[in-house]
Amino acid sequence: MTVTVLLADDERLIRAGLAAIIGAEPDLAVAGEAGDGVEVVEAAARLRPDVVLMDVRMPRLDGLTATRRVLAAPDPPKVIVVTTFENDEYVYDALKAGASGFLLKRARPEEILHAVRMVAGGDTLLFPAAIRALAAAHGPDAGPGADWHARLTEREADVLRLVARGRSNAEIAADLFVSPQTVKTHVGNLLAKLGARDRTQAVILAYETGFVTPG
Amino acid sequence: MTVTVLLADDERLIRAGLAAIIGAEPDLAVAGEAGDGVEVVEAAARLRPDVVLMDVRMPRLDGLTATRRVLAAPDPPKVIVVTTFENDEYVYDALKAGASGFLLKRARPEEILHAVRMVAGGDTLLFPAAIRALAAAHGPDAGPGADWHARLTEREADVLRLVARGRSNAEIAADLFVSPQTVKTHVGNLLAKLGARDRTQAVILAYETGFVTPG
DNA sequence: GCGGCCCTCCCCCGCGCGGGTGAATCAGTC
DNA sequence: GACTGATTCACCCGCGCGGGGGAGGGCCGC
Repeated sequence: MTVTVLLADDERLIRAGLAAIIGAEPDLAVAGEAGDGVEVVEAAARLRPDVVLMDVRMPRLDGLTATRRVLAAPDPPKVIVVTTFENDEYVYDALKAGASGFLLKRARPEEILHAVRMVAGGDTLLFPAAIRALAAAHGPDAGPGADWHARLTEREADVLRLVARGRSNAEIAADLFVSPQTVKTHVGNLLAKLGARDRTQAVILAYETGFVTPG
Repeated sequence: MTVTVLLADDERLIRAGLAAIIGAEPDLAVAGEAGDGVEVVEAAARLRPDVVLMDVRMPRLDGLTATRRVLAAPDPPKVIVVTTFENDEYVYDALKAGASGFLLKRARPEEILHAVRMVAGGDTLLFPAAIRALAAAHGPDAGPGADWHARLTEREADVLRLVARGRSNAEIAADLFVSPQTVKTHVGNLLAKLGARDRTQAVILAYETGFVTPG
């Protein structure tokens, strides 16, 4: 069975790039394209694709609202939210809107294809593994597919909160009344779950997903 | 001349702590206290203090709006915005509102006293040195006192933007077509200007001040 | 012209961090 | 009772990062 994909992005170049990547695969096909949120809701109802690749930033109707509307229809497609990561809405909100997965615009083509196939197959996934882990740790109301294997534990979330306050491992150890070694273990584990290379990237993810907020 | 200070914070304990610190100084005096934004605007007009220590988070009227209203009066006091740093509004916005300086609630008493005296003396300052540096680098419209000695240079701002995207020094060097050594120099300089201990804290400052934004 | 600032790049050094592996304790589950 | 997962702590190692000091070229203003 061919998996049909609807592309929603206000930039034609992005759509063209995604279309080229997806069109080249024998088991995938581009069902259509949409340039704004209103179009994508209409196109999803008309074309009934298996998967929607949804940009967060779009004219007329943002990707989050569009996701909610698309998923409100009977027998809705899976929605993968595409984010530029440094310039987009909180991913956590998109998760609550019911998105099945995430992609970064700078993701490698194989990652994009993998994401589409996984989501079409019924799995809920994310790129990077980071995001649902954070969203799930953020609250138990993380919506469908909240049982993700890489979810942060309570302690890891504690540590991440302190990391996101600029604390060193030694300081965190003092704060939590545990050994520095324990903190190192937690940090190492949460970095692995988040797919982050170092604590700096973990902090960025924490802000980008709304795990911690500036305001 | 005694410098009179108006304290604005919705938590009595915070006000009491500040009052104790300030009241103990012979050259400073507490002019009054306010528990919300409306009160502080009224109290500033009535008591005509030299300096207002303004919490960002307050009922009825937030600290930013209150700052604007206080400064709109004739011959206004200096306003120092007090922030908890991990739970407050963008400092950059407060700068635009005309604040003369910043304090962290967890600042040491000497820092608080120093800030009050400096601001009362006409200087514009911040704690940590970080914040105006960032705000000034953010745009040339940084309001009064924008000529701060620790302002980030253009190149340092470039580097910080990439640091705040999770890039390593080597990656930043590749992005900017310079040697890794040069990046190290810039990173070291901007850390010093920001008063940050490491790149993680620099990223946090970048988010907290609105130098980079998640949304 | 000369001082000052910015950008560029070099050296050395120490340490905190991240990766790998292993393990003990305790909770809840099957 | 066995099993899984969370939390705690230990050792090792390598490397990236941050701190120090120094240096040259370019641009601008006094």
